[in-house]
Amino acid sequence: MNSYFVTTPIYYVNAKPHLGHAYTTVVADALARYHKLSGEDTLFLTGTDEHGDKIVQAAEKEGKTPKEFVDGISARFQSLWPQLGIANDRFVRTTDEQHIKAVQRFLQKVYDAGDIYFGEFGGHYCYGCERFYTEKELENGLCPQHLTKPEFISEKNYFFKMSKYLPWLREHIEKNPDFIRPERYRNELLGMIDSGGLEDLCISRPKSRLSWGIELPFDKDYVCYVWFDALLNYISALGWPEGDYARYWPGEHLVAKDILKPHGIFWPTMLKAAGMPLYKRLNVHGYWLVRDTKMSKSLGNVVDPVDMCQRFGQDAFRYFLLREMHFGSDASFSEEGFISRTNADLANDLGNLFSRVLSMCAKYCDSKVPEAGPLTEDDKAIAELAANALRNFRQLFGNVQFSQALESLWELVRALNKYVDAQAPWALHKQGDMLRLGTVMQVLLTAMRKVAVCVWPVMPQASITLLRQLGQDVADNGSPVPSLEAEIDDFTLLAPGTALAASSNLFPRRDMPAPAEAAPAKEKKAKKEKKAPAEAPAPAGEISFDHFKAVDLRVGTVRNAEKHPDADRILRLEIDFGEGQLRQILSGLAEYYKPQDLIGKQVCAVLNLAPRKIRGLVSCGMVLTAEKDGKLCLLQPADVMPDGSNIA
RNA sequence: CGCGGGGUGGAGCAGCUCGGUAGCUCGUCGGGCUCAUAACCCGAAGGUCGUAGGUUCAAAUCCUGCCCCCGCAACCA
Repeated sequence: MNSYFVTTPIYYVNAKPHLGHAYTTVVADALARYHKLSGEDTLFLTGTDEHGDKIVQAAEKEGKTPKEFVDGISARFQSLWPQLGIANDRFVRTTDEQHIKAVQRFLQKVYDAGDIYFGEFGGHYCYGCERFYTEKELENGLCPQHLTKPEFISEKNYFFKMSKYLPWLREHIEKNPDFIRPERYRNELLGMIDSGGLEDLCISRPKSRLSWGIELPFDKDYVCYVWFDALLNYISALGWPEGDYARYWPGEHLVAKDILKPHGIFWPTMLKAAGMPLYKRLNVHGYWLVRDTKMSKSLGNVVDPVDMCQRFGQDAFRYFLLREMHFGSDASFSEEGFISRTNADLANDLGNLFSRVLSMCAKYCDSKVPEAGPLTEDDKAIAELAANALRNFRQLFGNVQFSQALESLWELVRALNKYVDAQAPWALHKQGDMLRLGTVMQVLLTAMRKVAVCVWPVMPQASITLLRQLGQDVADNGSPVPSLEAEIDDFTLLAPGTALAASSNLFPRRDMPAPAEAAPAKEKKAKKEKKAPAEAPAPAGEISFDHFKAVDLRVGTVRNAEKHPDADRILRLEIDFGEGQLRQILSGLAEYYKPQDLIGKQVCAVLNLAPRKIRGLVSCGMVLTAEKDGKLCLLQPADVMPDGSNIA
């Protein structure tokens, strides 16, 4: 029996799942179910990533130990997935004893092979930037951002000799077109490798700076940093090097495009260094956009998948995700789009098909599968069309082209609706042609069973309900009894006499939400939208009047304005504060104001901020702005004031 | 010249690898049916396939230039 192993990334446990998490996990679930339906020995893994600084801080806030904290959140994560119909076979946590042992074992293996070395890390630390600079990056020995002298800190760390394997990786990607898909991400990876920007990977942090992590097996003073911990979940969960490892590895991964690099470059080179077989395939998908904006926690435009499932049903939600997004590309999510799509496909096409056919069977055939006569050309055409649709469905679905796969399947659904009209069973009934009527119903019921089976990976609950309405058996494990393979070429009619449901109303139509009048203007590039728009943020901690006085706020007039030559979002302003010379201030206004519109305008600014270099130009001060939905708005005095006027 | 993706009827997309009368879903308009979830079925209108050139008997499809959009990276004192 073939085995099939599919994973999602492990999710960082600092929030509940959003649409992006839900999509990846639903796709993985659908793939797993598809392979189960194809009779393969399938394992579907997801889990949580529980190490790192942020966890420690979040735990402290709640007065918990890190372990207590992650236990709580991981449990919450695990309890959420079933609400989306997700049936993962295994759940891995990076704090599992088995995982920790596997990571240490893997590290030791690569270390023994000579691909991990101890080296100097950084050196020049700028507290303002909270990062290290190399000699090359410094300008005249100063931090290029703050123009201050960084402190020399000698921090040594462990590095993985990743660069050693890049030429090999390039060749591997090139020779195996299927290794990374869709193709655009393969190109992206090749570009990354060719750009030469990839160096060896720093894989440790001293315990003095980060304690919540996995201790390096060859140095007690260090813990493992990020990727050698997180990526290893894919094999630690299999019990590597024992357990189910041999049974399921290599598997395939599913990720969103933001973690393409770690999965496309770090992970294969790590496996190579450990002398292990690479994963079979990396499937990379795009982002869900909400009103043309990237969705993220910090934007506050998060779609809550659990809420969607509760309101519209997990099946419709899953169908929409898989049908609407072309795997690999970005797609946009809106409630209007959701309702429009699910009304058309699920209510009108599929739901109504079951409704009308079962209703006719109730009226004409006493809700039992009727006897059929010989098949006509029309009937055979349906059988053939069904075989083709299912073949295409199988091919496309396995190829991760879910949208197209469902489209193929729906060709059959639509053809069945047409067939009903063409055959007009109600007319046959009037004429009393019961044999032909029975044949027509049989053709319909048989084809409908095929659809119900195919739909199982996408809509598991609906699939089972539909099959039961057709009087079909369902296995104890919840999967349809007929396998996908069996359904394709076989057009054996249902057993006459089988009891059918009298009616079906699985996918009711939904009303469109009232046109969102208050639809906020496009929130393009709204990078810093406040999280709770309704309530203004609480005032920050009090400061004394003296503190306030220390800030030199003035009114000035913009004399010159132009785009920063090397930075897309920055304008370079020359402002007159009555100082006898113009002051250069850089500001991130380029997306909101045209340079020529600013010339002559008065603005408010802080003058005594430490100068700072931004992409080569020095900014001496900061222009004051107000922010709404990530958009900046300049503050101006109500009346024209003399340049240099004090603000208090 | 940082990397990548894209510009096809009102909307969203497919087609481009391997040139040969432009296709799908939604929407609009007209008609049909009455089994059904105001659904289903039929028909129609609507596109210089971003733009300018080139190759060709023939270009949405191949080549070149240009314009525009979107991600990533950088950047918002």
